[in-house]
Amino acid sequence: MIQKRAKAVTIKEIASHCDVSPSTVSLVLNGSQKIKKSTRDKVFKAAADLEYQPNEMARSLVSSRSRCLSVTVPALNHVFSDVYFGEIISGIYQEAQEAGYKILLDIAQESFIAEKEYLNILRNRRADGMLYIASTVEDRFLLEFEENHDPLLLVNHYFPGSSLNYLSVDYKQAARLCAEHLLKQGHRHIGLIVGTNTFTGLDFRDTFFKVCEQKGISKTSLPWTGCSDWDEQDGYTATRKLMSRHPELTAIMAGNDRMAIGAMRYLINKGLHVPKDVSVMGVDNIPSAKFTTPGLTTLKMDLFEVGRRSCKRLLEILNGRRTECRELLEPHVILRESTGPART
Amino acid sequence: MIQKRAKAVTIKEIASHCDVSPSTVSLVLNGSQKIKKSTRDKVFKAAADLEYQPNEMARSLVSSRSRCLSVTVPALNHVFSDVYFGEIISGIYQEAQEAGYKILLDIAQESFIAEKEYLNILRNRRADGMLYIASTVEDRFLLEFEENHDPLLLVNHYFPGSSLNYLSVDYKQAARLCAEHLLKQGHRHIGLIVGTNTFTGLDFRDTFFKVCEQKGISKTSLPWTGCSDWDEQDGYTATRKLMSRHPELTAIMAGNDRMAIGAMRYLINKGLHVPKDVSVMGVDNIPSAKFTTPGLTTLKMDLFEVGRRSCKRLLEILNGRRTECRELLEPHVILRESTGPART
DNA sequence: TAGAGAAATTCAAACGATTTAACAAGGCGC
DNA sequence: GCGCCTTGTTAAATCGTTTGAATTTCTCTA
Repeated sequence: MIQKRAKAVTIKEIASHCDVSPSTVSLVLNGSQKIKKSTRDKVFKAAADLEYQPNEMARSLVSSRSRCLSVTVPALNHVFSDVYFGEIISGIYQEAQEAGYKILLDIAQESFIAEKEYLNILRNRRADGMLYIASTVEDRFLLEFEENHDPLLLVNHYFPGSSLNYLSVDYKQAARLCAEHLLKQGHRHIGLIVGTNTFTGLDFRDTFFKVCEQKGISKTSLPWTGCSDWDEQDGYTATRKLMSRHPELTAIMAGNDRMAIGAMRYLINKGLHVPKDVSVMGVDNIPSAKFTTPGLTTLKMDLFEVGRRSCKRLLEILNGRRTECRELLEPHVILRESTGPART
Repeated sequence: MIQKRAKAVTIKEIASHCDVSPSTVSLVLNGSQKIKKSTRDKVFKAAADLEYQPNEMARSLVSSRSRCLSVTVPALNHVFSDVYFGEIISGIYQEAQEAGYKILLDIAQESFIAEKEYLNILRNRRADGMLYIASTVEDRFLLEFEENHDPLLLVNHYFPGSSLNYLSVDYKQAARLCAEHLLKQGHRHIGLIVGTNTFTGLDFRDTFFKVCEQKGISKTSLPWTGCSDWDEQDGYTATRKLMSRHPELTAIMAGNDRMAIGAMRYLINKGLHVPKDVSVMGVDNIPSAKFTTPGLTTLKMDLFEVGRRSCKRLLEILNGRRTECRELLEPHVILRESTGPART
């Protein structure tokens, strides 16, 4: 037994209240100037008095636009608890809200992919466009969007070789900044912990290596560990592995702040001092990076802005004011206490 | 100029492909057994071949149900970055997804309230029900839902004196457990940092005091500071205030983990040792509580479960299988290294 | 083989808006 | 007083489903 809801005020009721036709009411409510001022006022007043709310389902049906955007995130464990996604979603929300759009959440879990929900959400008109945050290298299904020219935008990621729209922080530049910072402090043995399930993660790793090698560091002095959860546990485990095999390391470079925090935790547990014994650097500048002990040196990516601008670009595409988007944002170094001169 | 989308396959096309009427197709697709098996097979096959996707807008319009739930959070700064909300939303998502519902996000910012968006989202049929996470004492507008008997459920909060549905962790019990833990360790001078903009926060404070007083601790040994952002900065600032006025404190009890982390950061900055000099205890057991230095003693609230079950209850109400919900979940102490015997 | 009854299918009216073409009324020139 | 243009308003079609009533088709019995 489904609960009945009080039936809502419709355009027809306003019409009969004002002794005009439903068409007139619709015209007025949509701001048409072709209707006489006195009639307009009458209609507006009645709409306000009756607390009229347009039925969005009906509007969407006839206009073929739901004024909703789908925001999809990868199926990580408790993904919405991750500040990384939270910051981006906050940015997306703000922009969407200002444009009168609603946000629909989705997680790219198994069934989402198997049942082609990623396509259906657009096909069944629940959403007008889709923002996919931080997809992974395995998400090849995204390529299906290419042929159909669906309104999709990859957020803080990209798909090499495809024509899919994206807006992302420049992870190559990020790697460059990190490498330069650590090298400047005299580090010559740096352990890298990096997510290997995203193209941006791989870019980061490769560029980091390239910059270090250009400065004369040999590959053997740059051991690395790949991981895919990007969380504190990953950082902890990876650091244990790196430090036990390479005790000569003087710095740990983590692909994000959460992993860096896990790394610090391991080092401190082992009685090592950060940064005197080992420096640790992260990426993202999540809010809590300021409150770790010691404070975490990291890269500010402005994820909120990434979200905000991604949403803006997608809306431009939806409105036909733009046909594609491939945009990169610049990161900046945030100096705190977790990095220092290499021990000698 | 609005982008045109390829027109979708409709029920009519399937009908003409199968030489049956649209009604038949609809009936088949909705699982009616009144249609002959051979016809059913024919329709299913055509639907699959044509990759038919029902237009959800049309379905919603005729059924008056959008199969969407609105999830609303308070207008805190970058609110989706807060693990507290993230955990709850993750839980809500899982339950909703399993029931075939979508999640619509909303933030209760100024315009949301001024324009009565909280009512409109239900009135205009964008959502069938609403989950409001952690409302504050100022959110008196929620009382409007009372008269209309709208399908609303307050998540991890409640509104004293109202008949609004809620599902929440038992914050009085939480306070009891925290107080007992600290008292057992010999603490007699405890500083309290607590959010004062929620009823659950006030409950926590008052119950904490009550339990302590029953054990013979005088109110003057229990200084407290109120705050409203519930973040690390709040905890940091509040601890500075408490410790400078009351250096005799041997423990800091924070209303959540983020504030506790801020508290620890302040104490360590000041050269104090946690827990030898001052113990710190939090509430929530957010994932990173395990990775702080030292690990944070806290209360496990199972926020994921709070979200999951809240969503479940709301769906039960929507389906008429339940008319109200006022449910409390039990918290549990998680022992880590940030609390220890009081210094003497 | 008619006729009743059951089974299968279809009709037609919603649902609540938007939008276009058509219509009514008033003003103006000639 | 007739045609023509303007201005304001409305009827009707449409969007893609669902659904109760009506209709057709089939099956079985007398």
